[in-house]
Amino acid sequence: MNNKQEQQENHLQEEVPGGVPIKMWTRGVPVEDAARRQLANAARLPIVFKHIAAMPDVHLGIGATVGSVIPTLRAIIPAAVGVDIGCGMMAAKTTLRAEDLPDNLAPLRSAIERAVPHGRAPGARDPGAWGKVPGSVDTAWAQLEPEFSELCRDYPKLAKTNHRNHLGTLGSGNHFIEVCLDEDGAVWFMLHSGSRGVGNAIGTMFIELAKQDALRHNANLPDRDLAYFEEGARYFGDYVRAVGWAQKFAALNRELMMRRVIEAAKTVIRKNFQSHIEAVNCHHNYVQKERHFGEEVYVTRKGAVSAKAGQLGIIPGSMGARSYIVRGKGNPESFESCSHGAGRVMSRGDAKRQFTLADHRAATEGVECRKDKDVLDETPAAYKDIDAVMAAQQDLVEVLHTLKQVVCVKG
DNA sequence: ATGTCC
Repeated sequence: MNNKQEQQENHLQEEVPGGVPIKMWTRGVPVEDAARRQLANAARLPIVFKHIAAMPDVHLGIGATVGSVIPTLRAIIPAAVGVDIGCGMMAAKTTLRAEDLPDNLAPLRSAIERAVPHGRAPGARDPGAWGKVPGSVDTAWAQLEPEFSELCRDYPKLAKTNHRNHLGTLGSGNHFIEVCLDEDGAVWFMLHSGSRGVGNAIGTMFIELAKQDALRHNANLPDRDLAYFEEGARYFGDYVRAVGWAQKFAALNRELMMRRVIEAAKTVIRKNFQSHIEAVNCHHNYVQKERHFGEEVYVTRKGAVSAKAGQLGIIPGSMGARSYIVRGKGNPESFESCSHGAGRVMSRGDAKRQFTLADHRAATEGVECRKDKDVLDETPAAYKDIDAVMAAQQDLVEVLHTLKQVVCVKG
């Protein structure tokens, strides 16, 4: 990476017997053997086009590897998209400066927590859903409703999911809302969420249908989770419609939350300010039709972000680390993609066993965020070093802004 | 990540 030639050919290539090659942007970052084996499984599918690209945050997932880009010809693997359809990031720059923020950030964090439902349903009362759906959410739902009703005619179980009452809500796990400062002291708001319960139901249902289809047709798959629909087959068109709809839901979900976060901030910050001076809203878990190497292909980015030339993206660090607003370089070899974060180095269970609350408090010093034992699985040390991850993808993106969080709300 | 009726 120290000279021009290496920057142009920054990736490593692995040949897969009986499959397409794997191109890996993982110079200087650890890759588990299990993740390599999983990438090789996908590379052996007959529908994969040209090669598979692995981003520097690559790690083991279900079926397909998180941090991979899988281009397929006239077919889609629903389990590669996964259940958190349209999961992604949104960031908005404001006219606020660091010095405009109050010394005590706890009221700002509380205001955000009150404005956006978050967390997981513990029984009858669901703090992660709307008690009463706000008017702005109702208006947004009206855009989604007609296509959803059509889907429900063919797949009635989708009607029973949380949809309208989860639009504009955060969810749980690694979904979060942050207030950040960039390298010039400008205040940004940033958040991470997806298509919530309804996207999950769509993903789960079609993954199961693909597996059943594969069994019926005796498909010779290296892993049942890599079952795919081919163009023209029974569920292909329905899946394309449903996954596209869930992706729209997810993008709108983030936009609605961002608006409410800004409104909440205006109630506790005295200075008047404007938002969306620069704004990015990007999926990192999705599929869409794109043109690469002269072919129309379905590109599944599972934990990867689109990085076409000039396109803005977001690469978040973990709780205590920096995040990046990046501009794509349109590298065709990565199918114009980059990483979606730092990537885990250990499972959630291992992190909870290995780290203490004292470790976590030290790692998140100066950040107004949760410091209890239930967020130990999200502690920065459970993730790869973000500097190494960024260095490994210099030929995919350039860094425009470096963001450091000062407030973090976890689901 | 989600929801808890296989």
